Amino acid sequence: MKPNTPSFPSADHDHASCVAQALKNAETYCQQQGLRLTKLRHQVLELIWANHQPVGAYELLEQLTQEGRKAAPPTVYRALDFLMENGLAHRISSLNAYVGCSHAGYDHTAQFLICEVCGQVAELDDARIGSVISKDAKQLGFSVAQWSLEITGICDQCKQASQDE
Amino acid sequence: MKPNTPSFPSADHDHASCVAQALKNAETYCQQQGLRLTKLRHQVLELIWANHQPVGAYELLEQLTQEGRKAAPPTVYRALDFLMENGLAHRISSLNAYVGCSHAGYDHTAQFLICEVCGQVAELDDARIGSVISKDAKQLGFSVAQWSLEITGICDQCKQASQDE
DNA sequence: CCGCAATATGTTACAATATAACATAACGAC
DNA sequence: GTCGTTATGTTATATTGTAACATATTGCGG
Repeated sequence: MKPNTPSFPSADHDHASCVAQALKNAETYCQQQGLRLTKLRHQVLELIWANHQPVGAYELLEQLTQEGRKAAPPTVYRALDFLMENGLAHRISSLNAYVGCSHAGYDHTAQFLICEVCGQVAELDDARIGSVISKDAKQLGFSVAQWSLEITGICDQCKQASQDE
Repeated sequence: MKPNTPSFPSADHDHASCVAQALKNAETYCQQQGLRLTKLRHQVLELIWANHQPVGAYELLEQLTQEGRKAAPPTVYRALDFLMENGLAHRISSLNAYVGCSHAGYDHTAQFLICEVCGQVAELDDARIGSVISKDAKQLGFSVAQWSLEITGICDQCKQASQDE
């Protein structure tokens, strides 16, 4: 599975098929890896993608409940833990929120562009960053386990929208 | 003010003078900028440095109280807000914790190496990372406001200590 | 020096996020 | 089918962070 070209979802993109694609990828990946993508986990992953922007655990909880599932905080957090452990979702810690991973199964760590106007997120996958980090770490004798980069700002669409006013 | 060479504080470094130096820098900087480094803010900054590793807001609260100050959560959070707005401290959002900034007044954003064994943190200041980010952002038409990079792993000292066992 | 406006702090209450601990249910290898 | 393992349900609570309003302190113009 190759990484997508990073981009913010355009306002008129095909939401439904893009969610469906992500779920399909996840299903395939879990099957290959012998991971149990249970109904609950599948449901949570679907909600994450359907929101199509970082979504809080308690929002997910509410949405789960609305779909008729009996759920409490641990229900959601455990599903999120599974998804994150297996690279199907990421936590954006500056927002206390979660997003679907655009390239599950593909080796990488998290790099996000976060638009502070529309709240949407694009996931980058720039190898140069990892390479710089490796060099810096090596110099200090530091062994890197994982890392995350969260970039806040304004996306192109929102910039143009504000110019049209 | 130039950035320090990034490093983890060695076990036997001169704690007291290193805290004193950081406070002195902050005092000078605030005076120059006409910022009010009040007693409370000074006290919080001192505690942050004295801990010498990421420290939670409620830990700071407890330490403040032990020092005889009447304090509630907003007391601490407001002081932290001031310190962060003015580049004297950073929040490490993956830890919900705060650290003193090693190069206050020097233009930069936050880059941390976090040792998951000893809990200590080194602040990097690698211009190459910012430059890569700028390029990526430009390609997507994204305007960067700020960013943070949090790298987790094991520092040199802890690695060597574990080998000595 | 006084009084006023702006800024900072105190205080109470509560919101938002996350986890512990233990019970029950579902799964899957044998 | 049985049994050990893994997943989910359930209750309670811990941790982190803010809202809103009262009081105190600061610095400045007069």
